[in-house]
Order: sequence, then C-alpha cells, then structure tokens
Amino acid sequence: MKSAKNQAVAEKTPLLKDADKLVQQYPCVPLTVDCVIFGFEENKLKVLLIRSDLEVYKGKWSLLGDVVRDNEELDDAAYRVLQERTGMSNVYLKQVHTFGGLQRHPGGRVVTVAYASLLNIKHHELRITENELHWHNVRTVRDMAFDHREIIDTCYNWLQKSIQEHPLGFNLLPEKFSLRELQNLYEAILNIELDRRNFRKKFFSMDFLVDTGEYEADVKHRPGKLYQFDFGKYEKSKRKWIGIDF
Amino acid sequence: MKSAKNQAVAEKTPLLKDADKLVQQYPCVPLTVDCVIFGFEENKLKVLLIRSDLEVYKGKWSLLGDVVRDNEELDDAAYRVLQERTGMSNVYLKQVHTFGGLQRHPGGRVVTVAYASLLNIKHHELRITENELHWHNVRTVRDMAFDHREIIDTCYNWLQKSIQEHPLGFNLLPEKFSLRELQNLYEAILNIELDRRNFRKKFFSMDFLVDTGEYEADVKHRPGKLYQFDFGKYEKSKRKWIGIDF
DNA sequence: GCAAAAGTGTTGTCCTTACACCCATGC
DNA sequence: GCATGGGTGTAAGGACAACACTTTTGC
Repeated sequence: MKSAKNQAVAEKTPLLKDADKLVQQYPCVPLTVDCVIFGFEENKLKVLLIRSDLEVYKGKWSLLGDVVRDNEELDDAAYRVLQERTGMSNVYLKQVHTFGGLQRHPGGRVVTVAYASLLNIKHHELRITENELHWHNVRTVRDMAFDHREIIDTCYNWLQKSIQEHPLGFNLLPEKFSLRELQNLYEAILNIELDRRNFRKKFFSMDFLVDTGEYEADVKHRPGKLYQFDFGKYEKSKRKWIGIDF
Repeated sequence: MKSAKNQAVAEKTPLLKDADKLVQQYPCVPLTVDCVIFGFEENKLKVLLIRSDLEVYKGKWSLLGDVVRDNEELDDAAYRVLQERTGMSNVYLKQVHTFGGLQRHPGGRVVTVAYASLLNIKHHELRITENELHWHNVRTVRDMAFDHREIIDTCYNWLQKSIQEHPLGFNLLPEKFSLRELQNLYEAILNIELDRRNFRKKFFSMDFLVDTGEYEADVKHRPGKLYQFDFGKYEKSKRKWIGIDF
C-alpha cells in the first residue's frame, strides 16, 4: 500500500495550475470560536457562561461562541463574540487550542478554536436576560454543554502557566489595585497560598508597579496603597528567559 | 444595532430541537493539518520540507500537510501525515497553533492546524524522490510557500520554550547520546552558548540520565560516555513549577 | 483598646554563574 | 608528544523561603 503510493509520487508529478479547483475538492467542516472569558470577583476566578440553547443540552452551561463567518479572520471572530456579549473591545484575547473531536457537537462535526480572554468584571454590566449570562466559579462549575468543561480546563491550565510568565493578571483587576488584591488574584488562579512579605518583595523588585498615592476606601481596617501596572515600562524591559528547568 | 439584538435575545428563545439542521446552516471551511517536523543533524536544528506542488509556488518549499478527512480526528490527521511521509509512528507530536488568515492559501480560504513533531533523523531514511523531501536549516530556510515561514517561526518559538520546561529534546537525539550531543542540541535550538561544566551539573543533578556504560566510537579524541534519558523516572517525579517570573 | 490587615527586614539555603586544571584517546 | 575534547570542583553572588513585630485604621 505504502510502496504503491511511493511509486506514484516518485514519478514527476506535474505542478497544479488551478489552486481554486484543488481547494474546492477539499472536504469542508463548520468552524466556530469559543471564548473562555475569565474574570475575578470576590477573590474567586470566574468564567462567563450562558445557558445552552440546544434542546439536548437543556439546562447545561455553555461558553460564548459563534460560527466563524466567511471572510472573517479567526481572531476577529473571537473579538466579535466578545464585543457582542460583553460590549468590550481592548480586551486581552489569546488563541489557546483547537478542538476537533468528532463527537463534540451533537449536530455533526464542528471544529472550534478556543480563545481565552481576561476582563475586569467591574467594567462590564451584565444583561442577565440574555440566556442567563453570568459568572461561574471556574473550578467548581459543572453541567457543561459540549466539551466545554474540557475547553475551560485547557484554558485554565494555560492561564495558570501564563500569569507566572507574563503580567496578564492585571487585565483581571481594576486599573488601580492594592497589593492584597493582586496577591488574592494569584492565590485564586494558582490555587496556592503565598507569603505576603515575599510576594510584595517580588513585585516591588520587578519595579513595574506605580504608586498612585491613593488608598483603598470603605475598608474596615488600615487601607492599603493603590498601584498601577506600568505596561510601557514592562514592554521596554522584557527579558528573554533562559533557564532549563524540568 | 446592538440593542436590537439584545431585545431579540431577551425574549424567551425556544430551545433548538434539531442540532443537525443548525449545523448544516453553518458556513464551512476546508481544514488541513501541517506538520513542522524538527530534526537535529550536524549540530543544526533542521525542518523537513518538500517542494510545493502548486504552480503559483513553483520552486518554493512547503511543510508536510494534508486535508483533515471527514471523520478524522485532528491529531490522527497529523499522525497520518507523519506516517505517510516519514514512515514513523511513536513520534512526539503536539498541536501548536491554528492559522486561519483569509489570504494564506491562493485557492481560497483554508484553515490549518499546525503541529510540531520531533524526530530522530537517524531513524528515518529519506526517499529523496518525493518532491525533493529533505532537511533544511530552520533559521535560514527561505522561499516558503503559503504562510509556512510564519508557521515554522511559531513552532520554533514553541520549541525553544518547551525544551526548557520539558525533556522534549531527547526525541531529537539517538536513544544513546553523549552529553556533548545534548549540549549541542540545546545550544542549536536556543541559539546561545552554554558553559559545559554547568550544563553537565544541571543535567546530572536532575538525575534522569542513565549511564549506559558505553562510549562514543569513531571520534578522534577521548570518547564520551553515552547516556539514556529515563522517561519513566521523569514521569514519576514531575514537579509542579511555581515561580512568578516576568 | 481591640480587631484586622498593612507594612517592613533579616537570615539561611539553594541555585546559578564564572572560571582552570588534569585526563583519555587518536594520530 | 601533541591536539582535541572529556571530565571534574570551588567560590561568589543572587534569588527564594521562612519567619515576627510595628503601624494604621474602623469600630
């Protein structure tokens, strides 16, 4: 079988003149994007979900997704879903993985490209009426439609890894935040406890936090200072990380 | 525009009974996989390419790819390409990124899922007649068809990162290798020079290298010891890496 | 003045880096 | 015996982990 194929290819294959015709012969699959929209609230990492509108998944929760349109870039499709669902642009968005399992959609094969996006919950007023759109605890939410639990897990793993290597977490916080909020965020995402003093030392030594001179309000204890992350300074001083470590 | 949509959705939408019909309405795109097959030879990181068989890309180099068939899992499609082109199974293979640019294929929109695979060049006897299949230097190869230069760059970045976190490099080496070969591999992939003594210390302290008792042959200097990587021991002692570092 | 969390420094350990000399083999 | 690369040890510096007390505010 294999040798027959080799023989065929070994003969001088003529070049294909008509790329269009070639592509028209290809099998086609429906393609969607799904956005795993992470948020942070009440010291918990949350994910934004709606009720599935498929009968077979009645009562199950679903990621925000849509078909990729003809003549639409993948990233653009994901940004469109975000815009339509949250009204937000300028959101951190990253392609994470593509899921193509044959049985993942009850209506036949549908391949989906999963994007993770991080947004500040405070900037987004939910319109609850739309399919019960609301925030769920990432680690505990069950009863998911499709393979969406697997997609969330993959994106959550990606997030855990990424916030240790890049300053992504700030996209989940208000523009001005206390160090306690920042630490709560890392503890929630990594699901570990961190030493407060060492955590502060670590972030101050990076030297990307700007003291705003402002303080927390409405807390019933000594208010903490509020900081901003200096993205500009970070971009300029990005260092290449070299360190074999496994 | 948006508010009109919101109104529509706000009304109690009935659940969709027929998932099949829904999916049949979706637009379809041709889907392919492309394999970025890395190898290591003459202390250079190589990538396996063929001549494109499209007239518009006459003389250009192309990744090994193929259409994803109906009823074929994405990973299976990538393994099939590997098997057909190199005769090898049991190869390291990983989905890296999906490319969906509207202009990436001259025959119309084609979305491709890029996989990186690592294989030991010595295990693979090239059949040169097939579209001039052969190895190219990763960093210097030009004249690529489609967006394949970009795909290679993305996979190369992925590889640089991954070999520092996981013991992937061993998939590019013979089963038994000297420490010099291992170091050459890391230097070639990371494009840096490493201190020989510290490199040895690092790997010995990990304690995953097994001394085979054998030595290099056919070298015109003192022969080095040959080692094997203990994948079993590594799997057992995988540690979770926690360390904020950006 | 009491509760609650903010803010701060030191010490020991480990990891990384930089660096120089002897050893085994082929020719 | 000489050229080539294999093999080893040590010391200094930097990062990280562990740990306790004082300060500020609300009540």
